[in-house]
Parts: sequence; C-alpha cells; structure tokens
Amino acid sequence: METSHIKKKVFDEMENVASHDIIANARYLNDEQLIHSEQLQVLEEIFNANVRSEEMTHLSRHFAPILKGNHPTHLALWGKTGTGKTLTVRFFMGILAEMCKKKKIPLRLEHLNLATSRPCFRALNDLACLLNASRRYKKGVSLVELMYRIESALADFEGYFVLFVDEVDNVRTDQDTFMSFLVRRLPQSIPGKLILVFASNKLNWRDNLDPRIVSFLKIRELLFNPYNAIDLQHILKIRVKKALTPDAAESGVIEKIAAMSSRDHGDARQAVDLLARSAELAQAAGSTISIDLVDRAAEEIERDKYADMIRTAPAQMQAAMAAIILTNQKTQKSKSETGEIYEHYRIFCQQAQMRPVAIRAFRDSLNELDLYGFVRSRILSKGRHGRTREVILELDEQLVSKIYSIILLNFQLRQKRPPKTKPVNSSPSVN
DNA sequence: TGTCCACAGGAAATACGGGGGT
DNA sequence: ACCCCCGTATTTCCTGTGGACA
Repeated sequence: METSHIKKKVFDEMENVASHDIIANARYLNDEQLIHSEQLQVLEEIFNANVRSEEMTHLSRHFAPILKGNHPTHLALWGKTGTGKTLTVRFFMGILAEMCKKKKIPLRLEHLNLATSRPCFRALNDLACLLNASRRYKKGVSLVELMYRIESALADFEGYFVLFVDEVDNVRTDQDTFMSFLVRRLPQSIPGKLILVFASNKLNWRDNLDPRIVSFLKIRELLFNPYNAIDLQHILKIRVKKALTPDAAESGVIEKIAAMSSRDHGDARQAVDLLARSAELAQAAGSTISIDLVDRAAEEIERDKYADMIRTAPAQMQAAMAAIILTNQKTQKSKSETGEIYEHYRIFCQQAQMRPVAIRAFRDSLNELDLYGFVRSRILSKGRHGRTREVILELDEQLVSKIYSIILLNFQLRQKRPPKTKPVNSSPSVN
C-alpha cells in the first residue's frame, strides 16, 4: 500500500510536469548541447537581426582583399567573455569559406582554441595536432621540432591560410616565443599566405609583449563591446522561439532578462543561462515564466556563483570564510573584527589539521574575501581601543550555511589524504 | 594636547613548487 | 636524475594611523 501510494505520487508528479511542459527543446537553452548545424542556424538568425553587424562589416572589409588575390594583414579582436568574438569569427569564416569555394580560391581555415592557460610548448603542440602534424606530447619533443612539424604540414599549401588563435592571452611562459614563431617565422617558411586572427579577453594583452613582435604584427584591431539590451533581446527571442512552447514567456520577461543582463555584464551566454534557469523554475512550478520567476532565477544563479567560487577558492580563503562564519555564530552578530576572526581561524585550523598562516597573510585573505564580495569590510577606528577591519557578512542564511558546508566538505576530503608518507599500495595502481 | 590601542598594510626576505634545460 | 630559474605564497619586520580617553 505504501509503495503504490508513492508510485502514484511520482507518477502524478511526472504527468503533471509533462502536461505543463513549457520547454519544448531544452537543447536550445544550452549551446554545448547543440550540434554544429543547429548552432549555425541560431547564429544566422542572430546575425540576420543585425546583431554584431558592424563587426561583421569590419571583418568583410578586412578580408575582402582575398577575393582580389591580395594579402590582408593580421587582425586582433578584443572584448570581454560572452561578447561573441568566437562565434562572430566562426560564422564569418563559414561564409568566407563558401565564397572562396565558389570563386575557386584556395583557402584553409583553422581554429586554435587556447581555452585554458598553458605554456608555449602545449600551445605549439595543440597547433601541430590541429594540423595533423603531431600527436599530443607531454614532453620529449623540443620546441624546434614542433615548429618544424607545423611548417612541414603546411609546406604544400599555397593558398590563404587563416589561423584563428582564440584566447591568445592564455599562453603563459614564453608567450614571446609562441608569438614570434607565428608572426615572424611561420609566414617566411611556408608558401601559403598566412593571416592570423587573434582574439583576447584582456585589453592589455599586447602590453606585455615583446615590442619587436608588436611592430611585426601591424595588427588591425576590432573591439567587441558588451551586448546592449536590444541585442540581447534579439538573441533571447530566438532562443525562446526555438526552445520554449508558444506563450511560455509572459510579456516583459525577455525585456527584463535583457535589461538585467546588459546592466550586469552584457554577456550573451549568461543571459541565455538566466532564461534557461527561469524556464526550469516555471516548468517545475507548472506555470509560465513570470517576471517574478526571473528574479528568483537570478537569485539562484547568484547563489550558485558564490557556492562555485568558494568551492574553487584557495584553502586559505575558505578557512578565512569559515572563521568569519564561526565568529558570527559565536557572537550572534553580523559584524566582527580581525582579531576575533583570527582566533576562530586558528581553532578551525586545528580541527582541520592544517597549519595556520601568520596574521599578516590572514589579513590578505580577508581582503580577498571582500574583493570577491563574500563580505563587506571597512577600516574602523575605535580610538583608544585601536583600529581594526570590521567585517560584515551580509549573505542570506541559507547561502551562508551552504557555503559553510562546502568548506567543511573540502576540508574533510583534504584530511583523508594521509600525512606526508609515501603512498602505500592500498589503492589500485594508476599506471 | 598628547598618548596609546590594535590593528593596517608596505617592503624585503624567505619558502615552495613546478617546469625547463642538460 | 639533477639543478636552476622563476613566479607565487608566506613570513618577518616595519612604520603609520583615527580618535577615545586621560
């Protein structure tokens, strides 16, 4: 009887949700789930709505010389994340490839995406892999060898070679070597006409580059501004049409999301995320997307952001955060001072079996927590009773306890690792 | 008006750890 | 396998400071 009751409940719940479906095609709310052709389709609609049309025009002008057999210069794109640098270029490249095919102009396009920070060696290695010139090495191959392989992979190609280097600023230790290879050596050593397109999130990327290379680059620049509310509305409308059932979004919802997003970041991906989150909430509630739900979704995203940040934060910052929370619990106030927080920090370290850092370093951790918005703090002078930093914890209780449990979890995992003895062969051998 | 608290936060020294070269 | 180098984290040492209080 008990089980059938539960069965019925689950069944009803599912039935209920399914009948109120407002999400018709969830994949359109998450770019990673779209296959290439669908992505292109979405892009095409976005660009047709005149979003990023200026940038598109700029690209067209820049690459126009190709049609006349001339050699365009290199190009650099700047703009914050989610401003559409990658998508715009890829979309444009698609069109360019089509045109060249029609006009029988030999063209080769490659997209080197340096998504995460990596040294020069791995960047070159990735490029070599992209050109099918090498396998992936950890080490054991010299930089020169990699360069040689890249060159010989291109030795037979005489047309235009457009290399799109995405997120160049991610190349660490010896960016100059990497850049000078691309800019100075490669064009000289291959028969094709090389056109480099760099994209970077950091506007000052060029500043810490060897000036000789900068002069060689003769780069044309193209700045991608954050999306404004109108652009975002276009982008969102297309997603809504593709992903949701008709009338799923109440009036004003798209405008609201666009306005919030353009005010906060102008990042299209985050805007779509907010839409997706709102839709999920509505789906769960069996209603349509209301403006209220958007607010709630924004709160949820905000919470997740904090939770994520604390999860990946350095251990010292986590410990400092835990100390602040503990201090507040003890004193039953939301305000606390450096000294008392440090005391709780030391207790916490004892429990977590880690060595506490000196007070000076601890202050820096507190500062960082302020910087990342976990707490608000200011210097307070209490006259004879000294000066101190007053730390105020303003996150809501729910979030605080979530953060606290994340920290505890992290430290428990850390404890499990045996102290500085060599690993005993108790775990299955990892190679 | 001077004192003095309880820290802030800068500078330099030192420790650490990973990666590269030989 | 070994060493060196370099960037980052931490420690050590230090000087500075707003204002309550005597």
